[in-house]
Amino acid sequence: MGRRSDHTRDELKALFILEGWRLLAETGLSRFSARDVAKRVGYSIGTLYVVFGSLDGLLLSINARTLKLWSDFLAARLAENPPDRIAALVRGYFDFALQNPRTWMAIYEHHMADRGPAPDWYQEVAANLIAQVAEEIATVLPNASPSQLLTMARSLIATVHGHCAFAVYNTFDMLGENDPAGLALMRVRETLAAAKLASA
Amino acid sequence: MGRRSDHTRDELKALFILEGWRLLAETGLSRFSARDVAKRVGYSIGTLYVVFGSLDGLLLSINARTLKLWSDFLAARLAENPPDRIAALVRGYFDFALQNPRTWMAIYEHHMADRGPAPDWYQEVAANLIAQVAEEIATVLPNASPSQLLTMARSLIATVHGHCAFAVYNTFDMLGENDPAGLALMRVRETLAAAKLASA
DNA sequence: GAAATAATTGAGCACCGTTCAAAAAACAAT
DNA sequence: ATTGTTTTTTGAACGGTGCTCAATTATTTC
Repeated sequence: MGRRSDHTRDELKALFILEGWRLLAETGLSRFSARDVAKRVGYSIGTLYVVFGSLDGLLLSINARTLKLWSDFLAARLAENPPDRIAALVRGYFDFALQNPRTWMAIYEHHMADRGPAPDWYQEVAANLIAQVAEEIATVLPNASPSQLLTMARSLIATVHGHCAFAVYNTFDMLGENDPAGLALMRVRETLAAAKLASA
Repeated sequence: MGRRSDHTRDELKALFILEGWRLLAETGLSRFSARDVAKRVGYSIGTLYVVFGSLDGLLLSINARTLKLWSDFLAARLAENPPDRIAALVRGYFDFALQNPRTWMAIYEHHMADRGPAPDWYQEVAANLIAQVAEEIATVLPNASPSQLLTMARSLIATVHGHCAFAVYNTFDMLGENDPAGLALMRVRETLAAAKLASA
């Protein structure tokens, strides 16, 4: 039943996102349902649709929360001043994905269908991640141009992502592999070493 | 209405798979529906469920068809006797995915939910792909052990897959990148070169 | 207070995957 | 041919989904 003055619009939105995130973490995208989220928050399905417009809108906000958590997770790892910052990033990428498999997978499985490209703030988060990685690479390759750094960051993220996706989905028995994150890290080191050699 | 003697069970199964594959290619997994497949084939939804048991079963068979097409695609590329077989494999991986984005994506997006691991024949197809790649790597690294070759094959496939997934999903504006497949190929070459050096 | 405005609701719509008693078709025996 | 048996095919029915929007409820305004 209505609890009109209990929550502002923003509080209500945050409530839906938080509880939606939890449900997604429990059930995965295929069993996720807007009605369940509304029931858990204690508002009606109609209110949810007033706030988010569509299931896509809700899922987009939930994925944004996952990206934020992921970003914070990586920042926390770097804040520990690890001796090897590149290794910390790669391990962080894997650890977050393996600790939050369902919400992590939802980022990649939820397409905005026709609705064209992702919204600006979404693209911005992605650009930030690339820029941060490029920064770390810059300390290893001080002679690389900004555009070279961006391309390399994208390629290294893709490399790590491929290994991580296989590990999370357990494709090719990747988890049977002693250490998929270690494998990805080896690939990253090879690339950086090759770039270092080429620039010398 | 029934067309009982028009098709054997196997013909019927093949019909459902073919038409299902086409629908999947047109609509993508999120808009895919068993009723639509049945309607297109001209049999009832009930018959589809007798043949496949569930939507999961149908999708599994459709994904198997995609894997077969992909495998044939790669074999055809290699059959052209390209000067660089590794490059042919990487380009083939990308070209098939970009030419069949929806059916390719469905392979990775369709989880068997709880139903445990993928069926044996599915694992077998995966193992075959890894083995074939390992064979190609073996010609470049004649001194590597079989287990080293398998691990390297898995890692290189993961590397290529990561770049390809970003290209197909257009994550990080990967398609804005001049040549994502070329980028993946560079990473593969670096790894092979590093392995060659280490074994020398 | 009453009137106007804003927020919230949930039955209703068209669809989904899935089931299963009944109907239709094919076959077997006489 | 006719009957009985078996196999194949059907599609209405069930509980669920995303989504809408007239109607209800709560708040604010005067």
